[in-house]
Amino acid sequence: MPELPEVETVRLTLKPALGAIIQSVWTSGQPLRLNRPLPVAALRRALTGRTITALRRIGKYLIIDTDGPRSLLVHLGMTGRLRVHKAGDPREPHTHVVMTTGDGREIRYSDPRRFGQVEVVRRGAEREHPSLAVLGLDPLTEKLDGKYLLDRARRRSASLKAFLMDQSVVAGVGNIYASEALWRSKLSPNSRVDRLTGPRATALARGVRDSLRHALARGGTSLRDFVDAHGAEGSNADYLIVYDRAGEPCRRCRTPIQRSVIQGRATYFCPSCQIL
DNA sequence: ATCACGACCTGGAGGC
DNA sequence: TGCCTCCAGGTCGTGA
Repeated sequence: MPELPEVETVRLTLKPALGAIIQSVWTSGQPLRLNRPLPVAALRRALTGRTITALRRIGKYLIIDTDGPRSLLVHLGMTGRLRVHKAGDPREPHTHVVMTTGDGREIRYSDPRRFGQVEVVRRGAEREHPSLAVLGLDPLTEKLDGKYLLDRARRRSASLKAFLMDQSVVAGVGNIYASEALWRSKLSPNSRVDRLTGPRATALARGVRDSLRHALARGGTSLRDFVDAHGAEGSNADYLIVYDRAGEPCRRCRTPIQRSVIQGRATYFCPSCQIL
């Protein structure tokens, strides 16, 4: 579900939680990704009695800082939600972490498929965490340009689509925005990265930045599960150009959009104007 | 090292 | 109605 624009939307809408003091931490006891149990003791130790001081994002990871030495690291996987509720609100199914704050609210993490991740990291040393250590450039907070992409494309033979979704290249692009960015840059998802040229790489960098920025401006893409920290859906699904639009006319040339599968993932593109 | 694939898990949609 | 199959925004482990 959540790619960079959705995670950033959660970060922005979670801001009312800044300054809240965490009084207690509850967990469901169910494991998340890779069958890893939630680190209950570490969560309680790191969070109980602490004030939330900052909300950060790196790629698709959220970092919730406290006035203590440790931070909460959250990845939403496919179906994860991080929301602020009133303490009395009914819990939605598959709630796995609840942080009760001093003002009568709760910050809840729910995740039906349990592909997400909730961990404790030492503030300042986040990048040493294996999940974050491998991440490439974040296109919202760092300068993504053609030169960077061209450099990272050297001696590789993967498809452009796989290249864009590789989190060690660009952190935050997922299956929706890979298709969208490739359409914007008029490049074929099947094209090999070693065929990138300077101008094509520049177009691709711009396509990535633009597709992410537009989606963020609309509060993210809600296809089925995504909501922000207040429970509101984003409106970007209505503005997707190719994703999930097989058979509809290409906005540039009216050719029907095609669906194919690359590395097991649905891929949408215009077979006529994305030829390079 | 790089790449493609299947596995992980639940729920919703569509076919019969 | 029920049962079946397929599909879903991510990441990781495996084997070529």
